[in-house]
Amino acid sequence: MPEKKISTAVIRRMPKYYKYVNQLLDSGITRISSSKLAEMMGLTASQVRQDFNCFGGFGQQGYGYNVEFLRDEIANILNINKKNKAIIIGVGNLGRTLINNFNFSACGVQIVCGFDVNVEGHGNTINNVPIYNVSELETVMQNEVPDLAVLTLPKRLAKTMTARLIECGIKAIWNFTNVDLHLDFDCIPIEDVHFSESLMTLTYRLKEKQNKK
Amino acid sequence: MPEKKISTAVIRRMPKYYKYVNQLLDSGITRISSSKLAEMMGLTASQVRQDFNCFGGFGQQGYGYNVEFLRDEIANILNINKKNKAIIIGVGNLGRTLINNFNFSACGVQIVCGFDVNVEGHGNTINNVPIYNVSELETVMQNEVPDLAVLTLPKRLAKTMTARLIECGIKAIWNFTNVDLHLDFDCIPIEDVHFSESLMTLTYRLKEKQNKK
DNA sequence: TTTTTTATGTTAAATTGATGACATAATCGG
DNA sequence: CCGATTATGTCATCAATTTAACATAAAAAA
Repeated sequence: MPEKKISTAVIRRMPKYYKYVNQLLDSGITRISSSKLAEMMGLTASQVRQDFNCFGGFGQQGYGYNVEFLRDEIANILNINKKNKAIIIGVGNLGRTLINNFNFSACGVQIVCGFDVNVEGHGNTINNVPIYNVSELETVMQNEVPDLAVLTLPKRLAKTMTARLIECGIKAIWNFTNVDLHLDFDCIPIEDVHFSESLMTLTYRLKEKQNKK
Repeated sequence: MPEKKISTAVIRRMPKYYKYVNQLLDSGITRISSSKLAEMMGLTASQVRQDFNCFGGFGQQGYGYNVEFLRDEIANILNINKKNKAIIIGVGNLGRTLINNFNFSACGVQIVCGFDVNVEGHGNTINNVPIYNVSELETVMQNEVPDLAVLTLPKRLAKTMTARLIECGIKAIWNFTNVDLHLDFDCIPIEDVHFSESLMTLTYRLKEKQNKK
């Protein structure tokens, strides 16, 4: 069968569903209707059903959705049931913060090691994650074979590092630099976290709000 | 005249335009056509013109757009020419990282102070930003009158803190907690930075890529 | 067992967003 | 100064996304 392409709009909602379905599970709720879930999440029931049906639909008429089944299905769709291996490039402030605080495993990701320019010798670790000098990138990647890279290095290094990573066979990039890498590298999926763009949309809405008052 | 509502899709592109127009300025280019700009950014010329025309259009037939004028116009639209006062709630790892490394002023934002639960006495600063105990929130806000708050605290505290901030007259929130605050608080603009949702869309695309191979 | 209610999956309509087409105006070269 | 070219602003079309409608099936109630 010709797999129909799932729109990014739908994909972007899946992690939200996952979050709310987990909340339901935690509070002991075992079944849920599209309308109840929609109300919780501020969506329409129609959209919830439409979204789930993109993946075949996992509900039953007259009953609704089994919460546990739903959770497992969404986890599978999002590919967060397995341990995707990741490396982190640049362990300055942001990189370190992610290693220490971000719950990678909840996203099906395991940080196997980090790289930085200012690392001497061996034995360096942050939160049990070994940190290597970036000169060892190629060697380490041959042994570890990571799936994705977290880019938390200075923006001026972003493009050359991306080229290098792709050369080494990286399959996806989580990009925290303010550089639009997808323009130069469209061969692998790249997901951006652009703080300044996010903040600027907020300052825009702030002004709008103030004008209306 | 009845101001036509600008779609969020357009707004989300404005910071991107701003970035590229600044790059042009830095390389000494004084005029640009929609087609050149579109090519740089991976958009269509039509969309570029359509977007700018939402705000009245600042080009000239046969000439294109004056880069400096464009920059100033976009900066005005985004409201990043002034110094919007901000406070930061929670100076753990992420909050500290933002204070130390993020270029707030490039987004027209000035961090006036931070708050945390584990702060004793006076005189605490991070990168010249004074840090107060969260018990002093109401007092300090009366003097400083900040426009927006950066939420970098544990998620369990997010809702009550948001209520408190709105009570004190905050006008916008940049939300780094994995809580959908807009569902409970729709009276002010709230912009989310949801790391896990971002990463999960990437693991999804990673799987898609691998299946296709 | 039968009826009523609930609630999905799916198709159709409406809305929103992006692209293409083009008339028109300003620039540039001769 | 004038024709050719460039390139905008705008309107019309096309595509994508969201919402609404409804037939149908399972569950719950009687």
